[in-house]
Amino acid sequence: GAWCSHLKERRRLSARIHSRACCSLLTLSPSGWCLALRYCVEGSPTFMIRDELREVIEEAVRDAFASGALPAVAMPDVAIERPSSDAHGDYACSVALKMARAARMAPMAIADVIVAQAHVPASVEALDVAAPGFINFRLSTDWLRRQVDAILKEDAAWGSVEVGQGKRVQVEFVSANPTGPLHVGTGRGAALGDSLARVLEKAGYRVEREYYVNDAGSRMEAFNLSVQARYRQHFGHEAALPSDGYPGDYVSELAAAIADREGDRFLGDAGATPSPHPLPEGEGTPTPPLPLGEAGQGRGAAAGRVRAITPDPAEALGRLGVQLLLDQIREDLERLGVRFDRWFYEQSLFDEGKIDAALDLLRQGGRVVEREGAIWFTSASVGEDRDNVLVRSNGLPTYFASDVAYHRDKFIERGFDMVVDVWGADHQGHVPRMKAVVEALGVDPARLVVLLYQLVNLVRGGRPVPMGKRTGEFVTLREVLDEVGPDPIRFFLVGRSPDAMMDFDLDLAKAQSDVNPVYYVQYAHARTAGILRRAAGVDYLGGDISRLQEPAELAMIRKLLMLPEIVADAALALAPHPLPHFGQELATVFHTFYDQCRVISEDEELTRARLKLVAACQLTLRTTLDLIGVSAPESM
RNA sequence: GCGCCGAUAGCUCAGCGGAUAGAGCGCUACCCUGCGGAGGUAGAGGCCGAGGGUUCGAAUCCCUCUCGGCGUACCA
Repeated sequence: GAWCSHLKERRRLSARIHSRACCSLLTLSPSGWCLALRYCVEGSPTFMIRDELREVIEEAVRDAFASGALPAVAMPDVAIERPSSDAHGDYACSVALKMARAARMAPMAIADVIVAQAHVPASVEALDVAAPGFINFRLSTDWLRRQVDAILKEDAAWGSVEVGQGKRVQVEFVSANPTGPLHVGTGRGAALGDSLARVLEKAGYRVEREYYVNDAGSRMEAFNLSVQARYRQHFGHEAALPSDGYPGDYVSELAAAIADREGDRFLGDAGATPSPHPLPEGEGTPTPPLPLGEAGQGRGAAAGRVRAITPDPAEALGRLGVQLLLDQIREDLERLGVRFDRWFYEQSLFDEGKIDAALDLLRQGGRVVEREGAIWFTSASVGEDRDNVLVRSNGLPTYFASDVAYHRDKFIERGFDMVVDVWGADHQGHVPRMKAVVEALGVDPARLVVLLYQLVNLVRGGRPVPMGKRTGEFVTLREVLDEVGPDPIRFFLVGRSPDAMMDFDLDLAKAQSDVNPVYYVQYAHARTAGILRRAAGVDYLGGDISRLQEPAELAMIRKLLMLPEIVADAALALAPHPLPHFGQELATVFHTFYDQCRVISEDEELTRARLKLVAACQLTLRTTLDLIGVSAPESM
């Protein structure tokens, strides 16, 4: 259960984000892999007022300790928060309440001392103490106004923070078996993984997105035989689908497509169990183009060579089917705005001897045992429920063995500082043994973070839609893309906490599409674009920001300034789901401003000032939508 | 059985130790002589699943329970 508590721990920590110290992944709780983070903005080009305020308070407390104004107790966690009501100012701090007990002083008195000691920066207009002991900050309007210029100056870098310190992180997600089309559940993993990757990039990590293609193993066998059966049926032969095969219509379609392209040369002589039948050189070896033109990766020439030695029509047909499916999958993901840097083929682990390399490494560590004809990883010795099979008694490595080799490759060969695996919650049982085995490989298990998302129930008109590749009955992601469109899907999927199971009601999603929050946010962006279009030719960059004084204008600046905080929090918590909420808040603030403040007017100076503000808002909206993976239209 | 996740407005969900619990949809009443009304303003609507505990302070942390979802393979 440790991985989960560490997610909670992350969330807790992210709630109190602080400056200084480098981002570091610490470990360890007694039970396993609790993970602690700190991060650094010192010397960063990106400045966060929240961090400065924290420094101010910490310094004041330290000074009070030194001068004896406060009894020298342990420095509590100094969290700078956004108060729920803006009557309490822009930021609030509750240190005084937290240290009251240890200091044996009344919280109000402590707060008074801190405020008296504090070196108040120019950005802060007022520092008050409020019952029962809060310290409230109110930002200076002058400073706020200047932030409009600062935002515009940052331009594309606006919102960036230095959490990642250039560390290399791999986000592996989707990784759906290439035995059928994507469905909405995998769409959730896609949206989550990609938005997380975008957030991490914005937060200063070097990110690689990877799709792990499970093109080996027993599921693949069943798929190969299924394609073969449909292929034979296509040519009028008798053929039965294997009992654990894939009955979906799409398999027949794949078989037909292959038949159209390749003819009947994979029929072979025999029926259910085709005899080895060498295929003509250069033709029988299916070597379809690798995804995204990535050469030398995954199953390439090496895989082809192996296949030529033991030609097997079912396998050859399966390979072709997999390629066709991967093309579809790639297209669907592309429509969702998801693109991978690399498609990693499980088969390549076998072809390149990486399974053996991983097993050897485990053996060297004395973590492997042979029993009952099988090879086991001795995970029970480190608190796991039981040992786990790596190689079955029939000699075939398990999925677990592949994953061990895969993670050895990620950490040891490719050297990622951190790896995030995004898995569906049905893989939860796989997490502890992966953590254990990564450690057995000599890698700090804190560098592996597994993010689980709860499954999606597809609902139509309030009734559940049965799903499952093996039953052959499901609604594909593509159908939903056609029906609802990518933007609402992503906005919806990204916006929910991964921990919460969700119902995706197709009828509702479609019916609500014209009042969907995503359009509310996009409309705000289109409005900014409309205004700036209309003001084309006005050089507003020289506008005088001191003309901004309406409450709606200042409220908007305050909201814009939250972007880096949201990015930092999301990166630390590895949770992008606050972004759509923030987008809505931004849109609301803008729409209110729009209603109350006419931008383009006879007052040229005021017009220029407000155009600046609109441009800063547009930049913030666009950045937020982009992090979610949703388009920012110029018009709607 | 054991483990993990969830339970907050009529619905879909945020909030996860702080001050009066929020948003969207739906509902009610207002605002179109100006930059796009896919908009704005105001309102009704909550024992934050139940019960204990910790704390100055709990929707938030701990324990017990209830109800859902998932997992518990020589499947992947």
